[in-house]
Amino acid sequence: MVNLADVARQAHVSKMTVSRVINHPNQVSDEVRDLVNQAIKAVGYQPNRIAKALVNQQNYVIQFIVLEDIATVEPNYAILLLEIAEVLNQKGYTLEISTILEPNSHVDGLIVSGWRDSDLERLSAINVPMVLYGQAPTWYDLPYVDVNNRMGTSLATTHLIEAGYKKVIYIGMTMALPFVWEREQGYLETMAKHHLVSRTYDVSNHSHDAEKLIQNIIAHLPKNTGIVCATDRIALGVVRALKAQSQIPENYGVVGFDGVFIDQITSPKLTTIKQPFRQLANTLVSNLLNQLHHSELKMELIQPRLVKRDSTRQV
Amino acid sequence: MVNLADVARQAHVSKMTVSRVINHPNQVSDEVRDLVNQAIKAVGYQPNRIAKALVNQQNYVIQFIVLEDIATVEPNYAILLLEIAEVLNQKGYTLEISTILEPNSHVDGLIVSGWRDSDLERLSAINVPMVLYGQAPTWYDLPYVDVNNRMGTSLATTHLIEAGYKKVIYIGMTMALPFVWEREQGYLETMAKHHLVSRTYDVSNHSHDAEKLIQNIIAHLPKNTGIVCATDRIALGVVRALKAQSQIPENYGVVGFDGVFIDQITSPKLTTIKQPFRQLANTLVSNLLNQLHHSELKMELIQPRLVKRDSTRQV
DNA sequence: GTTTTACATGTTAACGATAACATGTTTTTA
DNA sequence: TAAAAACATGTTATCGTTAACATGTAAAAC
Repeated sequence: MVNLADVARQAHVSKMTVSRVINHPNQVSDEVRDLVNQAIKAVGYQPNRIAKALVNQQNYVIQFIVLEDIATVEPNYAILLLEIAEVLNQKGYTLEISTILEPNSHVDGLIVSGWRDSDLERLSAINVPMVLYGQAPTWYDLPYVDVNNRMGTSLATTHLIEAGYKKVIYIGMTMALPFVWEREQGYLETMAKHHLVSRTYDVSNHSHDAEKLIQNIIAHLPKNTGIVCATDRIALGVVRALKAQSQIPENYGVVGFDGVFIDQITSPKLTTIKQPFRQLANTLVSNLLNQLHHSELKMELIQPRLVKRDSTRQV
Repeated sequence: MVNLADVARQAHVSKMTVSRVINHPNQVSDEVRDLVNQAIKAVGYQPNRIAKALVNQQNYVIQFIVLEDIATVEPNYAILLLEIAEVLNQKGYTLEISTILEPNSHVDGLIVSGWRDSDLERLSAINVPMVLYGQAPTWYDLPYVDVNNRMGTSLATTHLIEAGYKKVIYIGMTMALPFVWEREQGYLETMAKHHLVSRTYDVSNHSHDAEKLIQNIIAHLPKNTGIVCATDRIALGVVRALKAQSQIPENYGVVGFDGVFIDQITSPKLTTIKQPFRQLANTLVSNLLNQLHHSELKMELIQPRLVKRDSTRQV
């Protein structure tokens, strides 16, 4: 491997000068700087992350933790993971993946996803800089980045109302997590703003449960009803049940939430609230690096986007 | 951080002796070894990967490359990725994820997934130990690990025959990749072995395409037909089309391939050939590490498993 | 019983990069 | 114009670990 010494030899300067050209270029005269930069190119020098890490007492390793049971992992995490990896690589960090909450001593920071309420106690006891994916209750004081869930369901509800569906209901989840509450609130607020009567149901986050729910209540669902679903998974079940009995989007409109994978494989394709993963990844990483470098603790919400497809009428 | 020197001090020996206890324990007397091991526990020593990497001229970094377009990534890769990460972590390696084929100088090895035929030329030009996920044409001489695709579709076909479906057809894919061919062969061979007439169709790997195909040919599909699908995605479309017109599994049996995610969200749940990801991960990693340490080049096939669910009759 | 040999342990140097300090040169200041 | 300050560059020591060599002691060989 080409190292600092090789560059130094080529440029007829000391290793230290080369190091300075790289890390503190303004401490070096213009003349020498150009000389060294040429030498760097000439010999194809690439800094050695390992040596840098050793001397800086850093590791340049960020751990991404997926706490949710690996078998039931949502495709969400995969996308997020790939995005995060790319962002970190650009910044010279390495991403390490783990499914358990036992940070090795060699990690500089943690990005935690798939956590449940019961994990938060343990998480706040860990003394490593971290950021959560997903809104956590404020009293834990844990920095998080999340999509603006409330805005998401609000967009969904507004879209259904504007598309002319006379009644709009909400199918949420039976999980005690902040984002579940936020998504429901987004629906309720928007309905109130339009002076419409709201109606919510809860199911577990499985398509089959949602399917059954619709079969049970279809008698009470007049035509021209819009359905806001807390997740694409729920929407998938809803679409399946409705399509067997009626027509989408003519008689019923359905909007999902997440915009990963499932929305593509339903028939008709789902109108959904898409999580902006690229942006989420960027924000997660910069949030964490800000903690590392400036010890800032921040909570951040990212705006989602409505993707109109075939499960709702054209406006 | 606790380091070798701390342990050495605690045990009243030199750093080198401690290092030896860890790396070459049989070069140390029993007595001292126990002493040092106690000291290690007492002070809570954990070896510093970075320093080790620097002195060993290794990086303990393996790069996992997902070449397939990030947006269309299958949930397969996520599962495989998580499994690989876990295996590597156990062996003291860090996993780095990338979506482009430009291995940094600091990676010790590559695990490549999602590649197409057109990538193989470039891959074989790269001078870093690597292993592919997915069977590659032998003339490239690239080591790979894959599920035994031929055996998979053979299991599927046999299952349908034994479940009493009189006619068994195959829906494959219009992609020129070895695994596509292998899956088709598994079906064809098994049909031949049972002296049955085989019939194959090709679609793109999208549920909507498969759905349309079934709608077009349903007239020629007598009741009591079994359908072997090249992927769960195709099976999803097949199930959707059939369910609209008839009954599963009474009149039609469907078997998918992959066993990730999609098989859970269809209705009825899919009978499928499940890829053993834990085992694939283990094999990929040990294949690669064998290259690193013993320069062995191997091609390995892992046996898949038939998971019986609700899209085929009970036998 | 002396010489070999084997074995257990310690010492030194090295991996590549950088902070802290040291040196030498130029510019500023009075 | 001599002293002080600013600037550019070089030297040394360090991060934590390990290979290679050095040393010392006990067992084996003759």
